[in-house]
Amino acid sequence: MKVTREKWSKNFSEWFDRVLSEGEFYDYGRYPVKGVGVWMPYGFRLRQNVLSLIRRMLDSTGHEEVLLPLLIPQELLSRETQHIKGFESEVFWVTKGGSQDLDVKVSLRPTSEVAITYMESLWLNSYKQLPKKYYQIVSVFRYETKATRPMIRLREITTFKEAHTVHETYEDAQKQVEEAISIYSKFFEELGIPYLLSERPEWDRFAGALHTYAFDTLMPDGKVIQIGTAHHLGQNFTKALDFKIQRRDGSLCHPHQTSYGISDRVIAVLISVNGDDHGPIISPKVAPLKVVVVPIPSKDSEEMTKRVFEYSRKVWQVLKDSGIESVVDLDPERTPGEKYYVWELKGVPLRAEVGPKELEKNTVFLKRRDTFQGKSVPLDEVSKEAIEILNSMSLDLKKNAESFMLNHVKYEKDPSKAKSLLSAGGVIELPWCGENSCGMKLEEIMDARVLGYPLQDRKVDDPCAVCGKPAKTVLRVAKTY
RNA sequence: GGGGCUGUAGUCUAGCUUGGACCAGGACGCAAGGCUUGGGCCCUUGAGGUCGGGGGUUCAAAUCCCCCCAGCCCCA
Repeated sequence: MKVTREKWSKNFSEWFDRVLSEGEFYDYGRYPVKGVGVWMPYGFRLRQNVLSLIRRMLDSTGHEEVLLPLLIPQELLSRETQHIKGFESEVFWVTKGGSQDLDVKVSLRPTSEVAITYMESLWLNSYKQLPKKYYQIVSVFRYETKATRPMIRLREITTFKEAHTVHETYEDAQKQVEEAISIYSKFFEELGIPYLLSERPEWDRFAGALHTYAFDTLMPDGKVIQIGTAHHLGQNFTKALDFKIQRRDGSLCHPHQTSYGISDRVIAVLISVNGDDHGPIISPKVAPLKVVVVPIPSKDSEEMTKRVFEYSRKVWQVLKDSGIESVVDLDPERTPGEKYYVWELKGVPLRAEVGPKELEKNTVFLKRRDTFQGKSVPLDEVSKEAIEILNSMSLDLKKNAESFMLNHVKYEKDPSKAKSLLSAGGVIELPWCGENSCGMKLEEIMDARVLGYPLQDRKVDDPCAVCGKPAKTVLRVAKTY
C-alpha cells in the first residue's frame, strides 16, 4: 500500500472536514448556530487525552485549577481600556432575562483576565501568597465575523485552557512567562507537534499585554496557525482593577501578572500534522485507540472463519490486558478492506490483521498506519511488539512533522522574491531593522501576516528588507489561519 | 455597515428560467436478504420528504410575488 498525500496537502480543507465528520471526531455545521461544533464520543476521548496531559503538566508545576463564571458584567470587562478595545467587536452580550431588559449587560467571557483579577484582589493581599498560579479549562465566546472553521475559528471555543499567574515583580512575571514557554514546548513536543516560537510584534499583541509570545505551526496547506500564546501582562490589569498587595517592607503595590493559553486548535493540529490521503495518523501518545484488531474471514470454511473471529477476540484481550487501548472489529458484514478504510479515517496508529494464516501459526500481523509496513509477530509477544512499534511511530511522526515544517521555513532578503516564495506556503524570514512601520509595511507588501521575531537575537548581515537600514533580527511572515 | 447568492430525506443533489404528466427523481448512507471477504465488490428489496417558515397570486406552486428565519460569499 502506497502512502499518498495529495488530498492532504492540496485539498486540505476538504480533507479536514471529511476526517472530522466521517472519522466521527466532531460534528460541525449541522447544529443550527454559526461557529459552534459538537464533540462526538471518539473526538471527545482524544480531547480528554490531550487535556489530561496538559493538566498533568500544569498540576506538577504548581498550577491550581479553578472555575470562574461564564458571565462577566459589562463594567468589569471594560475596566482595562486596551483590553476592551481589543475585544469589544467580538463580545457576545446577554441583554435580556426572559422578556425583561437587564440593567447590567453581561458578556459571555471572551477570556478571563478581568474576572480572575477581580477575584485575586479579594483572595490575595500579601507578597507571601505569591507567586500564585491558577488555570481553568472552559468555553470562551468570540463573535467571529470572518469565516468560521471547525475547531480552527469558532464562536464558542470549547477547550480554552487559560492559566493566570500573579507575581510581586516584573522579573518574577517574566520568569513565569519563561516557565509557561517551557511547559508548552514540552507539551507540543510530547504531542509531536512542531512549532516556531516568536515574540509577536507590538501591533499584534494580546489586548492589554506588554509582551506576547506565540507558538505557531504549519498546516498541510502551507498556512500557519497559532497554537499557543503566553503574555506578560505587567500591571495593566492589576492597576485597572486596583488590585494591590502588601510587600515585605509594608508598602502596597500592584502585582504583575501573566496569562497563557491553548485552545481547540491544538486538537485540530494534532489531527492534521500527520496525515495522508487515507486520513489522519493520531500520535500514539494521545490516540484514544492504539490498535484495531481486524479479523480476516476464511475463503472456504465457515468453521475456520468462526475460529478466526474467536482468535481475534483473544488477540484483543491480550492487548487490553497489557493496558493497550484497543478495539476489535467483529462486524460480520463488512469486508476487511472496508474496515481498514474506516479505522484509517479515525487515525488509529496500529492495525492487527488476523486471518487463517495467523491463526495457524499463532501469530498476529501488525501494520503501521503511517508507513503501512507490516510485521508478523508471535501472539505471546504481540503486546511487547505493539508497544515498541507505537513508541517508534511516535518518534517518526514527530520527526516527519518537524521536517515538513522546517522545509517550509525560508530566509529571503528581498521582499518581492519573498512574496512569490510565500505563494507556496510556509514561513519566510526577512531581515528587519526593528521598526514597527517597516513590519507593517511588510505585511502590506507581502499581503501576509507578521508572526513576529525569534526570542533569541538572530545575526543578519543583510539590511532591513523594507528601509535598508542595518537589520537587528529577522521578521517571520506567513499566510495564516 | 453595503452588496450578492443559497435553502429539496441523515449527506450531496435533479427539478425552479417558461407553474400542470413531480402526492418530487437520483447517488451515497441507513434497514432486510443474498453473494463476496488478505484494501471500499456486486445483486434484490425496503424505510426515510413540514420542498427553511408564514402569507399571497392561481383552477393548479418546489417553481411566481411579499415578509420572516438560517447559512454562504464578496466589498468596507
